[in-house]
Amino acid sequence: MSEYFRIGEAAERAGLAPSAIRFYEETGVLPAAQRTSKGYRGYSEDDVDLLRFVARLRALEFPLSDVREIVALRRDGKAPCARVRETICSEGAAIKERIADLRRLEQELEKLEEEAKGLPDDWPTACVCSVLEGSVSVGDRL
Amino acid sequence: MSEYFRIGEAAERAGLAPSAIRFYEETGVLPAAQRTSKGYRGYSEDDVDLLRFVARLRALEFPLSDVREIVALRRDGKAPCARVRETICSEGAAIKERIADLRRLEQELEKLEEEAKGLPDDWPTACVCSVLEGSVSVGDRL
DNA sequence: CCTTGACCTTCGAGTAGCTTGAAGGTCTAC
DNA sequence: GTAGACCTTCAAGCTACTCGAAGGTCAAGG
Repeated sequence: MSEYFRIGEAAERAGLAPSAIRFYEETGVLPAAQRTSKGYRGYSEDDVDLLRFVARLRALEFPLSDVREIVALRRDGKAPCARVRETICSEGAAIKERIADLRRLEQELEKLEEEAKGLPDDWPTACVCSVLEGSVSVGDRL
Repeated sequence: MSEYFRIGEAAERAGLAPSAIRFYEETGVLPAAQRTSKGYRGYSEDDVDLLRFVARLRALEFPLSDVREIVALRRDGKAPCARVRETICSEGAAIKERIADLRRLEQELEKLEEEAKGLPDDWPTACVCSVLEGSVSVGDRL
């Protein structure tokens, strides 16, 4: 009935590295996994669901401190939505800024590549680096 | 004539933290700064330009190993354009991927925020977390 | 029965790119 | 002369893991 997966397969199903799962357990993000008589960790389907949940939060770049809290809520049967929403809202601006920075970065890089194409390798002064030396502010804080 | 800035002001002008500048010096990214008789680091306008150059490379997410090399070229009077271009080209795909990831992340977050707006705080089952629990793959590897 | 190889275990150390803290020196203003 | 803002060095801490060593377990093949 209840199939148990060892860490390798659970990790693959959840899209995490086994070492990451061990690390999460060690640092209290995840509760201690079940163990077989020989000490192997075992993960049920539900456990794998939790791993996937964590993987998604991490993919959304939630810091582990937040993931820890949210997982604790979920484990207590509380829907962690309010907490999740809070994080999303408080981090929302930062994420938007980060994306804006990266878009500027992308444009800078395209500009650099374009300039690079048009110039010989040994052009003495005016070269791609002029873009880097310039006074343009690409993003003072990334 | 030649004004010298202490690390705090140089840092502010370049958009770096003083601790970062010390770290760059310590790890050979930057040459050792001038010192006053009392041991304070001093930065000329030119030095601050170099700091800004480094800040820009870091803002472009060049790893410190590359920055170290590029700064060395620049210090030897060689225009580091070829090296910079090389890095940009070799890192280009990765950067594009990263931006694509972040755009997906942004969309996911917007979706979450939208869903969050439409739901009461204590809605029992269907809530923002449903998005996280779902089988949608937001980006199995970010 | 024994070996091979793939998996698992723990533990400690290493990674990048800094930041923070302790303990102390210096400088400027009031 | 003393308060507070700056500077110095050195060591340790941070995030989020990964890697390697040393060893245990397990299924398959000869």
